[in-house]
Amino acid sequence: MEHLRATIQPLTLVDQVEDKLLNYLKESDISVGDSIPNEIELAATIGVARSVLREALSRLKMLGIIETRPRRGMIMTAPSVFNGMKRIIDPRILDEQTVFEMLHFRITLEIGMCSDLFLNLTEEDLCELDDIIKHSVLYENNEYDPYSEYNFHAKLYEIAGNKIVSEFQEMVYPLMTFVNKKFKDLIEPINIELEKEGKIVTHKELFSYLKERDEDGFTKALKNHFLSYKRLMRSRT
Amino acid sequence: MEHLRATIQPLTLVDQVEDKLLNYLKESDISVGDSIPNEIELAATIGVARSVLREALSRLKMLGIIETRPRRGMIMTAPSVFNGMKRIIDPRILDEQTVFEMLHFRITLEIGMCSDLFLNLTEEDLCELDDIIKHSVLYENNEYDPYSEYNFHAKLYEIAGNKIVSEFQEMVYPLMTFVNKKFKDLIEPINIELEKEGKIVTHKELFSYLKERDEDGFTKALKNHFLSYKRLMRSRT
DNA sequence: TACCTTTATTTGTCAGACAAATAAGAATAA
DNA sequence: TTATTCTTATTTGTCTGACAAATAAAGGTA
Repeated sequence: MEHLRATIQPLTLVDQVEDKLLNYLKESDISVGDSIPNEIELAATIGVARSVLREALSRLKMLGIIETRPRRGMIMTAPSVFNGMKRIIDPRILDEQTVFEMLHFRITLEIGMCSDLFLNLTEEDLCELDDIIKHSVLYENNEYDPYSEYNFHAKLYEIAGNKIVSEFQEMVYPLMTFVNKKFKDLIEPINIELEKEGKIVTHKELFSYLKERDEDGFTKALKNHFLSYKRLMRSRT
Repeated sequence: MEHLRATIQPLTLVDQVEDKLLNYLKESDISVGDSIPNEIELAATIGVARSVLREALSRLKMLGIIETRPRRGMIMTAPSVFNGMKRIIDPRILDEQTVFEMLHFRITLEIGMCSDLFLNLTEEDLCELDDIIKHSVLYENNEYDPYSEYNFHAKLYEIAGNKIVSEFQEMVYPLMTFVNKKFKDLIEPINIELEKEGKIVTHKELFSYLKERDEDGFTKALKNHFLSYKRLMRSRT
């Protein structure tokens, strides 16, 4: 019962005002760049104290829906979709299951990206990837040095060409690093197992599929490349 | 020049306090369920007025990192990753390019999801999908009635089994509906074109691949199923 | 020991005040 | 008239103080 009570968060005035402002921005003709009535006017119109209004406005500012130019008023702006999410993607805030689901999310995305990859791939892209691989160091435990590990995948996202997807990967990446460290002892035996099965896929191999424009081969190899994470996740649920 | 000035948002006290609070929550030992010092104490510690502190706290409440039980204090909570994003995923707020990139994002995800789909697929799932298709209506322009269109894809996500991914699809779905309506006149000729090329893929066909457990066939068919959106997007950039 | 009363605590809300910097308008000089 | 300087009004950012309301804790009573 106590647990139920906790989930029923009473709607404060600030919550209501936030909702009203959002609806106002969505339903009125105000578009990006247009100015918004000043705080005193808004507070009077809605019928709340300025402090309450400001708490609601503060939320919208964080999301990037509005911007204030001090002493000149507020305007509506085009938000980046991840403004809110950025602040909470952190293993110290999210619970373990959520972290794993975010990893899974990212892997799913990267696999789904393959067709776009081959659609856009240029010779210059291949050169850049080759460079990244040449400068990389592959440790004994089949892990790359952090920089090239990141750069290689980031480049794949860049080629696929969706900025928001790239931004997502950038945001989620630290979770992978975290999991790598925290579950090192679980990942290593999995990698040994995979090695025996011949399912360890290096960046070099992925690159050769790209070079030969073998989409199916690449996709399958990429799936194997993520196998250690998938097995780890399976073992933790 | 003026344009540059606008992008340099000065860091207000509220922004700084928000940052400090986030770091505090991340770096201290406080975990989900634990209580947080009260407002007066926090304000005094940080050295700002309670109003400023409350604006920062208000943001964290919106993200779901903290919760307040009126007159009993604040506790740290486990946020849903989309609390912030939910509020801005709306075609009336996002610009056209962002809307298209979000659609592309979703399609990428659904394609990447195929292997999980076949990993988890049960006979009961097949029955449910069959039911959805049987109750659906396919119009002349190769579109389904909105309910079964949604239910079919939502069920695929459910089978794939990642809750966050499902939540994402649910959130982004309205953007598809919006694009369908707004670009009706552009989509129809594309569909006619696709019909001639024999690349129109119905839910029924997708279902038959599922039933036969043909992952490659299904994946290719799903890619074709989204071709009209991909061509539309290509024509708008 | 069980029940009732009182008190302290803490968030939610309101009101008012002032600084600072800009933009607009007014005044002045060329 | 034109260009420059000065003045004023506007608006956000920040601070202070106040009170209601409801809970939890403490104290008192049967």
